[in-house]
Formats: sequence, C-alpha cells, structure tokens
Amino acid sequence: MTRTEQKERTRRTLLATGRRLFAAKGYAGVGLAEIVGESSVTKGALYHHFSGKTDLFRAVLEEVQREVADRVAAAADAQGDPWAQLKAGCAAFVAAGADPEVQRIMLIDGPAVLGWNEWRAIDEATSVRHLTDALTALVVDGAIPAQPVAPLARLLSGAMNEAALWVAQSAPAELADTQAALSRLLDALRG
Amino acid sequence: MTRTEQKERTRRTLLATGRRLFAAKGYAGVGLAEIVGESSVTKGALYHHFSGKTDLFRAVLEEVQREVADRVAAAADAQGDPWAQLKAGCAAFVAAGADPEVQRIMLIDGPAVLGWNEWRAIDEATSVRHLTDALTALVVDGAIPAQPVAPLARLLSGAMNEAALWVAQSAPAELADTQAALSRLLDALRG
DNA sequence: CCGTTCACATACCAGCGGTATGCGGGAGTA
DNA sequence: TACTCCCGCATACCGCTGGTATGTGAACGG
Repeated sequence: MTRTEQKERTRRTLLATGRRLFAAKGYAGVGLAEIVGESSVTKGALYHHFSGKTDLFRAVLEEVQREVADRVAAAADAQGDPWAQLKAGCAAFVAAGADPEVQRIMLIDGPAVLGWNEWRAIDEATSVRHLTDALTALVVDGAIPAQPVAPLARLLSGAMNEAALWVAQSAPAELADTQAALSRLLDALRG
Repeated sequence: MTRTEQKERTRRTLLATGRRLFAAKGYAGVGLAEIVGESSVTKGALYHHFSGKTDLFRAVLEEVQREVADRVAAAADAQGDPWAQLKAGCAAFVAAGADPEVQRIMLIDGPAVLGWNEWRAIDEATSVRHLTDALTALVVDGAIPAQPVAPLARLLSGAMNEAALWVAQSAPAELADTQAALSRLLDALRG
C-alpha cells in the first residue's frame, strides 16, 4: 500500500470513528483518546490530519450535511412540479433528521461547538439552499404569493429542524402528527 | 448580615456571574475558576450551592427561560382577542431572543449542555406552553381549522427560535424581513 | 543504494472539573 | 457570657483532557 492510500485510509477511519462516537456520546462526551484508540492510531495521527478536536468535528458535520442535502435533493428531483418537489424535499429532510447520528451532530452539537454563525453558513450552503431554490421557483410560478423567500426559508428550516428532533424520540403516532402539521403548514403558504 | 442572607447573596452572585460569562463566552469557553473569581468566592462555595458546572448552567437557563416566558405572557395579555394575543406573543418572543444573553444560553448551548430532552422539557414548561394555549384558544374559537395543536406549536416554536437567532446578528432590514415573514406565516394559518 | 521526507508514534504539559478535608464565625443553649 | 455545634465556605489536591514538541521508521525520488 502506497503512502497516499494509507493516508487517505487513516483519515477516513478517523472521520468514521469520530462520527460514530460524536453521535453516540455527544461532542463533550468523547475524548480524543477514545477516538484514536478505536481508530487504532494515536493522537499524533489525528493532529496530522486535523488541527484539533473541533476541526475533526467540523469535517464530520460537513460530511453529514452533504449526505442530508443529497437525500433532500434526490427526493425533490424525483418529483415533477415545483410544489411536489418542495413537499417531497421537506418530508425527506424530516426523515433524514430522524437518524440519531444526524440529530446529535447536525442539530444539537453543531451550533454549540462551531458557533451559530459557522453552523449557519454550512447549513445555508447545503440543506437550506435547496429550500430557497424551491420556494423561489414557486414564487416565480405564482404558486405562492410574491415575497422575500430567504426569511421564509429560514423559518421553515427552523420548523423542520425542530420537527426532525421530535420524530426521532417519540412514538410513530407523533411522527405522523408532526408530518401532518408540517404538510398543513406548507399548504397554508398557498393561501 | 445573617447567614441566610449571606447564603442567598452568594447564590445570586454566582448565578449572575455565570449568566454573564456563559452568555459572553459560551458554556465550554468559561472555566469554574473564572466564574468563582469574578464572584469573589471559591470553588468550595460553588459546589456548596450547585452540584457542578452543569447544574449552575441549568439554574441560569431556567432563570432565562422564566424571564422570556414572562415577557411573552405580558405581551399577549396586553391584547384583547386571541389572534392578537398570538401575534403579540410571537413578536415578543422573537424580540426577547434578540438579546445575545438569551441566544447563547437558551438556544445554542442549552440543548447541547443539558441534552435535547431536558432542554425541551424546560422549554415546554415555559415558552411553548403559552404558544400551545394561544393556538388552542384559536381552534376553539374557530379562527383556525381544527387540528392537533401540539405539533403545530412545536413547528412554530422551531421557526421562531431560528428567527430569534437571525434577528440578533443581522442588519435591521433583515429583522423587518424576518418578522414580516413570520407574520405572513401566522396569517396563512387562518386559511 | 542512499538520503530525504512524510505519516505517524511517543512523551510530556498546563489547565480543567471535581472531591476530600480544614476552618472560622454566627446561632442555639445553659 | 461562655461553650459548643454546625454551616457556609476556603484550601489543597487529584485524574484526566486537549494540545504540543520531538522522535522515528518506512516509503519515495534520484
């Protein structure tokens, strides 16, 4: 195995282990010793690839965000008209948030560890962007009244973040209620 | 000064110092040494009043939550009909969230430090409860269509949390846009 | 074949949250 | 008022954490 291959392998191992442990125990509940131990390397390796614990977490968070955004985009692209795309994308986001891995890293620890500004920038660049695009298309089509879409996208994003946190830790009946409420909220936008 | 008075004074000082520092630097960015130093006591005093750093933060968070809930309730009670109460309460919540002290403690660090379940329980017992009450009144009055109010309250709560985070760190123009979007979202509920 | 470089290991440190123990002065009792 | 107790805190100490400085052996270029 060449050095380049080995390097990439070590990096991916650290990312995967960090992701698993951060999701299971939270950022503050995991030590570097545990991460490097379960990765079968030492702290020297970690600090060769990342500038510290926070930097590793940032890399994990960006990976999670990309995956969620991809799932949302895939669900939306499978639909035809813009309105169906919006509703499918929103449903896909809430479903993705039900994954406890996504929850803890993306919604709970993310803002606290990286600070809200940096977290928001990542979120805006991935998930929220698709939402903004979908709402813009609907305004252009006249499906919803003309209005600034950016603040509306943020409100809906906040609502869906909260919804995702709920559906993961509650009974299936609550899940259906939450998704139904979200669906009604979106329908209400059409006036 | 009696011992009881002195005890209460020490406790209040620790709470106030903790609140100020947690808000300014975040939970992880503040050490116990700094808190007790600026309170002119020692760690012994802190551990006599609280079971640890997390417990002090919990006490601070509950204090902040109570204040926000009081402001929301006061704004709502000043209105006559249920619909005006809802909109006034929501506006008051977003305005309260503009306070950076409230932001960092209640919205960013709260869920990460205490865990989402405990944070949600506190939130439900204070701010969200008023929102649920207002929505219930509107359903009873027939102002909005009959539907489960609990999930809708959670969605709106999430949307307003996000709105509060935005209005604090952006230009006044964005503030107006955000509040306008929230107002439109609430209006849309009437169908 | 050999020197260089790079990916990683080892050893170490300051500072953190947390605990066990010491202590001084207000409060109850005679 | 003197004696004692106890309570509210101070002091001293510990294990562990994230972070850093330095060592090292194998892969790579010449």
